Amino acid sequence: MLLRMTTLFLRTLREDPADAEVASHRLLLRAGYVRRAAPGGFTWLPLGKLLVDRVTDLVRAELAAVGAQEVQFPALLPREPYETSGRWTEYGDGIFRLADRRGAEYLLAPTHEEMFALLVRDLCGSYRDFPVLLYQVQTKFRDEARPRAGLLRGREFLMKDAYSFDLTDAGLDASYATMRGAYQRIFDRLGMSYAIVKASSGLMGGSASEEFLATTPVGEDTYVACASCGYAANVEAVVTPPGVAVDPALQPAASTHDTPDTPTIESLVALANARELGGRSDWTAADTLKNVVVTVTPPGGKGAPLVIGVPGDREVDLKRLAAAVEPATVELFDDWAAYPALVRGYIGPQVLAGLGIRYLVDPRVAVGTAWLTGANALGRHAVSVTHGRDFVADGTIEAAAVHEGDPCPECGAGTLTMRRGIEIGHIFQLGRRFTDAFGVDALGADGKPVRPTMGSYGIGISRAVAAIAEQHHDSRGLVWPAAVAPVDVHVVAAGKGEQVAGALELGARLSRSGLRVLVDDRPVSPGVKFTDAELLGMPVAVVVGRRFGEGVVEVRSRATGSRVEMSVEEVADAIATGRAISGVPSA
RNA sequence: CGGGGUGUGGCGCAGCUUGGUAGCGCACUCGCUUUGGGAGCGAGGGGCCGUGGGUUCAAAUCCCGCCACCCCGACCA
Repeated sequence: MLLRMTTLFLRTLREDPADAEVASHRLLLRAGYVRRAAPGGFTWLPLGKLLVDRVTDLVRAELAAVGAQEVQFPALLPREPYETSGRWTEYGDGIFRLADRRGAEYLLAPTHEEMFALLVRDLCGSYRDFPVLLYQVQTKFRDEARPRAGLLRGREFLMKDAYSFDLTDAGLDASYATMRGAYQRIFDRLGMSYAIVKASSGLMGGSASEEFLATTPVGEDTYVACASCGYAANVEAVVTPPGVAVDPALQPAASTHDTPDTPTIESLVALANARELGGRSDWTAADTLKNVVVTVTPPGGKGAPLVIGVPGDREVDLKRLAAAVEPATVELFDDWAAYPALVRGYIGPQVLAGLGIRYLVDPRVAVGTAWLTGANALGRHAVSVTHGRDFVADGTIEAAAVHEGDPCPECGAGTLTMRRGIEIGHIFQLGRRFTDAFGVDALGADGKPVRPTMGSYGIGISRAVAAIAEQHHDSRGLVWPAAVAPVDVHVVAAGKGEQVAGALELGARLSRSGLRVLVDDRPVSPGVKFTDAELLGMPVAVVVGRRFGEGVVEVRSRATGSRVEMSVEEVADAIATGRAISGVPSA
């Protein structure tokens, strides 16, 4: 392959686009890989298309290696299958819906579990047909409330989604492990730094669930990691170690006190210490029980209040809460007029059962623990309010914020650190939700029907491209890993005379040796070409310049900055063997 | 949906306060010179000033509405 800059459909920008904040968005726009075409939608220009195709092909190769077979469904699908699975309602505003001329309802698919399940039901009637591993690479659509950061969160994006079908749970475990290994090879080859973290399984349900997060401070996902045992989890999936349950009768009797002007935890703790409530002056926020009211709305249903009790030194993390109540949606409660018994700033759980309001507590609020909490009257709080005696929770919920330094829920010895990443892959054991919904059965060896269990495995390809850019750039531009670079070598004609002809000749020669080549044969000054070459970020640049007459060119590594002079005859071999990028770094 | 900001040629911006019919840099076209780190001179082409309405002799500029985009918060690959 040989591309010439004089004819390549490309325009680099000298200045940063004003709207682009994150590095990947800014550089991909500036280097002419993509252009914004619609809210949350991007056009891939030729170099960008080559890039995304290389990533896709690499993914295909690793999936083929584990026996996955590629298919392709329409993106425009009728409502019925999604109605059957329940996701037409569950997805709420998250999907694009439309109607044809006759009023029949369609959607632009956000993922394709339904279609894969139907396909397998129709084509796989015997246990001999299993296990099955299928995938597609396709544009997905989600009506994101707020597309942002360029390719990182779009309304239309390229995704590889794969699905496994096994007849046994052990088979699903094996398929899951196989795909997990393939994902590790894929992201390793893509040159990405990533973490594999425990995840919540979102709308799909299911059990084992892990996310692949590209580590970068601009990531939207926060995850925790334990240095001593290797535990890592998305904050949404962190499980709080439960508090120790004791006999509620051991706690002193609850008593109510005047605590004027203490609507916040901070003001309450200060006053409790000043007045030595309960005979102590060592109250901290962690001794208080904070009760937050939210409205939870099931899909297609009506909202109901829910009170969440967490230790007062923690906020309710709305993301964790949202993950915990999914597929219901949650928002802060605002209908105070309908519940006059709820006194803002002084809510305690003692009266909730009587009001018929559900009450869920953080696992640290174990049975028998006693708390300083609201007394449901303006300016009043109660001490020694004890779980299992003064109130009974309807259950526990993972909604409290996770803090840096919290004990590791896995080993208990280490503490958690918090990091950020971009979700580029998600694998999980889906189970039989969809095979149940569609009645997918195969006939077993014993002549009885067997219901397959599914695994689901996604990679956001367009997002991965952006994540790679995020991890591989410097102040001058992009620095593509060799495995994904649109071309292998960027030949720069540093001069307008014989250098141009020489660069084209060398480019043709390199191309014949199997390399992907871009030749900058434009009649512009060398500085422009060098700057663009660095912005575009191909792994190797070959400068055809002043010593070309002697048969000598300069080979530069974009990653290391090394510059080595060598004869024209040596170049192809040096690039192919990687010698060109391991030279001596320049000053 | 809440908060903040911005809409002027392909990109980056000025002009708006104090109305007078649009300008700068880059990019693009032509000519000459230049050529290893974003060249110089000269001559050009390109703009519904986001949109609808209003005020006015006259609106990019003033007034009202709407829309879009970007950033920060609630969803996901």
